Amino acid sequence: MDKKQAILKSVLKLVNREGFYHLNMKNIAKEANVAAGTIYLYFKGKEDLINALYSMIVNEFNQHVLQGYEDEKPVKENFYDMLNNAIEFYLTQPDNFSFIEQYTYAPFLFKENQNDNFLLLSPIYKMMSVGKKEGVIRNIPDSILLSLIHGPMNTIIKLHLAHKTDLNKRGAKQKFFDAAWSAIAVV
Amino acid sequence: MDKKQAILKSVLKLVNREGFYHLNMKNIAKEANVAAGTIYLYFKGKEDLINALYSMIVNEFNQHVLQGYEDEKPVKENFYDMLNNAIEFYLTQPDNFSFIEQYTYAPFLFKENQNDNFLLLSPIYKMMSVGKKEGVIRNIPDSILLSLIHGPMNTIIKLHLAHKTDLNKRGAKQKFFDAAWSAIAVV
Amino acid sequence: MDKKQAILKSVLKLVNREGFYHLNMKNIAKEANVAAGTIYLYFKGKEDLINALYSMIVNEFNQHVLQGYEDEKPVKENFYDMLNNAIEFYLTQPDNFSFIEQYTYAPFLFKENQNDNFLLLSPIYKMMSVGKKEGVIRNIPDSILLSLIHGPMNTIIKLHLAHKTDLNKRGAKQKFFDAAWSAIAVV
Amino acid sequence: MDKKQAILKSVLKLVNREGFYHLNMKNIAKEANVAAGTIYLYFKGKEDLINALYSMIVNEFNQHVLQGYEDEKPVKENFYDMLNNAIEFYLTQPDNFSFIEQYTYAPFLFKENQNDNFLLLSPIYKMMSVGKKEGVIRNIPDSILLSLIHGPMNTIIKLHLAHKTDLNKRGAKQKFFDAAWSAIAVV
DNA sequence: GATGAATGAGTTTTCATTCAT
DNA sequence: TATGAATGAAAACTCATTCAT
Repeated sequence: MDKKQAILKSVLKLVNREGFYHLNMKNIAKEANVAAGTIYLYFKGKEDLINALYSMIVNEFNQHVLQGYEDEKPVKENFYDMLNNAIEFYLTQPDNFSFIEQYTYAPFLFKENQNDNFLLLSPIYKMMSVGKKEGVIRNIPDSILLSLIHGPMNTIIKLHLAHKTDLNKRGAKQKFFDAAWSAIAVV
Repeated sequence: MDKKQAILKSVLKLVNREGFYHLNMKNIAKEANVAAGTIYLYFKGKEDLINALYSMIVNEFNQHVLQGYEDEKPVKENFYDMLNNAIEFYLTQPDNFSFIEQYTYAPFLFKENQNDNFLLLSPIYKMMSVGKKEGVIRNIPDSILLSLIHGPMNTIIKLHLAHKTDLNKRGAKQKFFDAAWSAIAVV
Repeated sequence: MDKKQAILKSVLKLVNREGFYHLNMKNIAKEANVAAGTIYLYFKGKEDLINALYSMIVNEFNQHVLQGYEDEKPVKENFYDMLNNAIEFYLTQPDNFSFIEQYTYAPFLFKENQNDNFLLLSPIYKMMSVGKKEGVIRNIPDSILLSLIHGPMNTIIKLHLAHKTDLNKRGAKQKFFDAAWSAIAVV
Repeated sequence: MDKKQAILKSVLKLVNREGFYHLNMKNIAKEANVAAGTIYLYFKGKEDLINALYSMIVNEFNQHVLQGYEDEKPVKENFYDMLNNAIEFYLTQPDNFSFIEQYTYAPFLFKENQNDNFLLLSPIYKMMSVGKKEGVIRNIPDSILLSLIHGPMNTIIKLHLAHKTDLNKRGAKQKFFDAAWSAIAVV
């Protein structure tokens, strides 16, 4: 059994279950079936542990979201695929979503990655520039486009996880994609 | 001098400056120019204090966002006004935004208002039902519409406060509104 | 309304209800319908207040216990009367009993009256010396006699107040008196 | 070195020296040569710690007081032995006595053992029922008998520890036992 | 590598007392 | 006299981190 992975998984589970506020080393150890001291064999401390988990998730996300992406495909198709990938990633691993959200909104909690907060959005930027060149995506600032993609996705996942909507319902995702696309597409 | 308000303002300032994680009663007291014990004259404890602040901000937001709303106005106009009000509220009081975000993403931190997390969205729901009736807003589930309104707004404010975009730039807001409207409007 | 008396009564009630451990000035004030600061107009502080109450009760007890005492009466009669007075005093004012007990067993709590712990027993000493002279009470050390009088009385009251016995039952007191007398009487 | 025992011993010493009122965790730790936090490894908190100590002492007492007790012995002999055991227990470990007294008279301080207050008297009850059957002990309610045994014992120990009497003096105990026996014995 | 008892600085909270009104 | 808001020292308790085994 890989203790390092077990520890990271514990953090993920606990942050999701009880929030950053109640996260403590003893519980992490207990959840991972490991002694408290063992954590310090793999991580410098609490901060390091959390930052490591964050990096891990961001990497996984970026890999996942780009699956099926091909420059040759129409932008719209790539857009749909990416949204789909992103949503799938979080719906199948909801703990990741909760963790990322909490991490992002904890200013100065763990300074190291301060500038990486939007790192996980990099694939989206790529697609936007192509779309603009081809004239299928509105010629408005990237940051505004970003808000029109990332924002709805973020909220719809949140609503789904809070059982306020059901993205698995027949046609639900399609409606969402179409509407989201309208926001950024040239008419 | 109202000590209760001073304490609430301190929390807001400190949460924004250093995050929930580093918030402690001694600093709150110092920031409010008050003795530590004084906080307990007005609040039962840390949780109560934070919940009180949350309620206060949500109330202020709801009042602010509905300014200028009139049933007689076209839905689109009300939509623009509301988005505008919301953005203005947070841009002029950015600490409020940061606080609400952190509060929302801290599961089980302070259970009391668990169901109020989306309370501050109530004005939006009102507008959506009217728009659907009139046929100007897409006939898709409210939760999806919500994600298309709340999501972009949320992200654009975040980007603005992080200096990744500038909503005060000439024409910026208008572009944003138009695009956001496209997402929810019937073509 | 005499605020000083109200304060003393509050202490008595609260010590009885919740114990010394939970006694605090704010509750005393509330119970007495008085502001916290008012207590300090009548007493130097918490210690002084409690010591004053102790002295008050001891005085009342001493007065009460000697009612009907007359040097001319037979020692046995005076003994019965005193036991009877003592028991009546505490049964009609059980708060007094609880207070005295707690005060007595709180070493160094309030140093002032340290040596007065057995002060309230002075009437008993008087009777013992007379009884010995007359040859009706055993010629054993006063301290042992004291234990044989004070001890049973103390315990029987405690048991009565804890509903483990009922001194108001017909004949109960008489049985108790007779047995207690046997312990100290010359056969 | 057993830290748990060291902590319990510290509480005993400090309660005896300064009373419940002044008992605090920092001093307990210091007295036990242990860090403050260590106490919480073995006890949930102050209440738990004190309740644990109470249980420990009551158990020790009950074991000690029954030493030499045999159903075959005459009741009077068992009575003398038990009184002797009890007195010896408390005279050799006076801190135990003070602690038990304070614990008993602190209503609602620590609720858990509320009904065990008289638990430590259980051996006495046993003896009384036998004595009554044999006709050597007065046929009066157990509760009254109890007061005539427990009461004097309690008070004489208190007086001894307060240096108001000296049970180690030649013949002192015997006088006390004889008198105490007279109270409960059939003439 | 692995443990988990122990630490003690730091945190929340309480409360006797003061003092401006 | 009387008030009760305010104080701040002291209390109970937490928890990241260390280290002997």
